Amino acid sequence: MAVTMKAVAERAGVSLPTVSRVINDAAYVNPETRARVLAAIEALQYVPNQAAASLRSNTTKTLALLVPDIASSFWTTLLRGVEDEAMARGFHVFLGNTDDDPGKEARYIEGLIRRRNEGLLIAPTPKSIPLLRRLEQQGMRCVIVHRPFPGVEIDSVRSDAYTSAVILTQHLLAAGHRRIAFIGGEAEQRRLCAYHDTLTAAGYAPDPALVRIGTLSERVGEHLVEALLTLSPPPDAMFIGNNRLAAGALHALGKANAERATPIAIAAFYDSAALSTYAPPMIAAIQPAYEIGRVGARRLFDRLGGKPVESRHILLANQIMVIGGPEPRTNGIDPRDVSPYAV
Amino acid sequence: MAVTMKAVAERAGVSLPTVSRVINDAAYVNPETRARVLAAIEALQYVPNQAAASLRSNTTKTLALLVPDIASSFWTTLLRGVEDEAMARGFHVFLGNTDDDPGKEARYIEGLIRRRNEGLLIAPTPKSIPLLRRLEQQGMRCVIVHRPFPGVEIDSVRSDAYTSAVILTQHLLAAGHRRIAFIGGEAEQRRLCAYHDTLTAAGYAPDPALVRIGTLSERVGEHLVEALLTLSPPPDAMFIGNNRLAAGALHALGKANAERATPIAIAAFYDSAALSTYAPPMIAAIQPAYEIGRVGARRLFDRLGGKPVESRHILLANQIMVIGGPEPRTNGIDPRDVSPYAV
DNA sequence: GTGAAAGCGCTAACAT
DNA sequence: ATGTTAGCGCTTTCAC
Repeated sequence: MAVTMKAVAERAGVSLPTVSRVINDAAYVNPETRARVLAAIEALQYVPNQAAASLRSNTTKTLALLVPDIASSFWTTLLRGVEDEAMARGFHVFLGNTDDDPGKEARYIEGLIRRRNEGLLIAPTPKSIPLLRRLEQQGMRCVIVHRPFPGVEIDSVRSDAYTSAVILTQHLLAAGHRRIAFIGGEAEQRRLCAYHDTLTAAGYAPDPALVRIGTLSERVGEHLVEALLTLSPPPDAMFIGNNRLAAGALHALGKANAERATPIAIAAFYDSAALSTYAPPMIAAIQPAYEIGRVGARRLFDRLGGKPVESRHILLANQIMVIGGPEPRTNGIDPRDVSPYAV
Repeated sequence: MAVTMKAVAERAGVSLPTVSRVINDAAYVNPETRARVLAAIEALQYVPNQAAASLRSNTTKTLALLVPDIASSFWTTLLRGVEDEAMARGFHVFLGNTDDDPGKEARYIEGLIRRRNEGLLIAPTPKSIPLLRRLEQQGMRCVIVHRPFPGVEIDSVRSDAYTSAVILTQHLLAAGHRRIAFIGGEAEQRRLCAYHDTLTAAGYAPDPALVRIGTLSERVGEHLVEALLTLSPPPDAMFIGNNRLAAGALHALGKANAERATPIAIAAFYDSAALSTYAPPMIAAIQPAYEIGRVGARRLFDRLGGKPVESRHILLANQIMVIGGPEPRTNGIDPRDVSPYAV
């Protein structure tokens, strides 16, 4: 069919392995020979066949990232981190959308094994953990990103939601607020715990009426805020533990605060960098999505390279940012250069 | 290394091709034999080696999507359309981010040819058109998505920005507005033309002072609105021709309109479905991203299958939506089932 | 520094 | 309905 390495070899008057060496920089080749080979490649418009190379060498130089929702900016940012790290080593990244559906996930993984993918970064559902365990037997290294699976022996990289939630709650307390509401999703247990623990540690009893859990959508965030505002007295501060809920909640709070003498204070896990320009004043925890991707990929490469690795679970710090003045104040942590710490 | 088809064949007591037939449903196999083979596969945890299959059969069942910015919801939605269509045919989708950088694009395409990718959906820069022409010689079919390249003989699928811009402008005129400002990006020429043409056709001379072109960012959108508001008299309506500019512009307009007796009317190209809930009243043109992906992929498969195809350039209609009442009114076009029309 | 030979794991083309 | 044979295009191994 297409032009093969053999054609290049004949045209350059050399043998097959020599062409291979030139292409892969695999061994020293006489500059003259090399030039002849390159000329032949150029003349014939030769492009190597990766399938043949993979079959023989048993490497694909490809890794995969399986995320629940590629439409979310968090995951696309994480992808960028993975991509940058992979590209630098000549690897390609295969992206898959799982929608947190174990069936879809399993189908993707089957495909990845067929393709002899070398490594997998994944945000798994709890159900997929057993599946992941078996992967290593199939020759595929694996790193869990962003999601916590305590007790599981698979490598993971995520950010420290608990500590951030403590900081955010402490910030609200320090500003003098006492009726602090919490809005979050089912899965945000750590953040809720941090809220509870911090209030309790400061000597305040958390009011169950101020805690609202909902499914992750903008509408729900909006409605939960509206419901909390009907309380009397209403909360004097709100902690929103999820990005998606926050989008709706901030809208409702923006409107409400415009009509109040004393605005309701806001703390939120809020990633939408582009939109934070238009957020009301608040303190935000911003997750280092890019870094989670980069560090995750690096860990994968360390494993692939057989490097000894000191710990399996890596925690990164979130960026804490105060939004609302002309210049946002931050905790000085640029997510691009947080240094990972082990657990 | 890993377990091969040969091992499966031996264990099941059959020959290699029989195992291959079972795996690929390629020919009728005796149910008993088939069961034995499947049992062997299960017992040995066998997964076929795609590289070997590709090498022999010269097919990869993979297509690629190269977009400028995976962080934009427009492109991720388009990806979903491509994915759904591809998955249904057992194809995988390889995603690449070009950042509109011809160098990055070229590197991706090189990789795709190496991997013997069968088809490419791409949002190219003008510079990449010659590159694309050569692709078909390398055995890779290609469809341009979303971007207009008139006169180029490569298949394309995009939505009809001109017509939508006419409708939006007419809508503003019909509502009695005469000082209609235009905000857009450099690349939005068609939309600007439509605006011009519509005003002129209605007998109004476009005022150059009301036309502002800027780079695509939220901040710029905001600033352009603010600048227009300083005119006296200010515009009584604004047409924002780009999604990203609109995010900032809507913020500024929302604030301004809150303080005005007669609000400034708004028309915009605005895709952010999730956020449109929180947009001020306006008429919006929403591009059928999902459908562009789906139709683009279908076109690619038609070409791959050698089907005769009636036209190379496909135009889809945008959804026109009036946002602002309790229930948004639309033009009745659900982007999921617009029927493509040729040009 | 370069070449000859072998073979990676699978499917296509035949034969039966 | 199943088996035999050959070979896809490359890299590896080992000569020299």
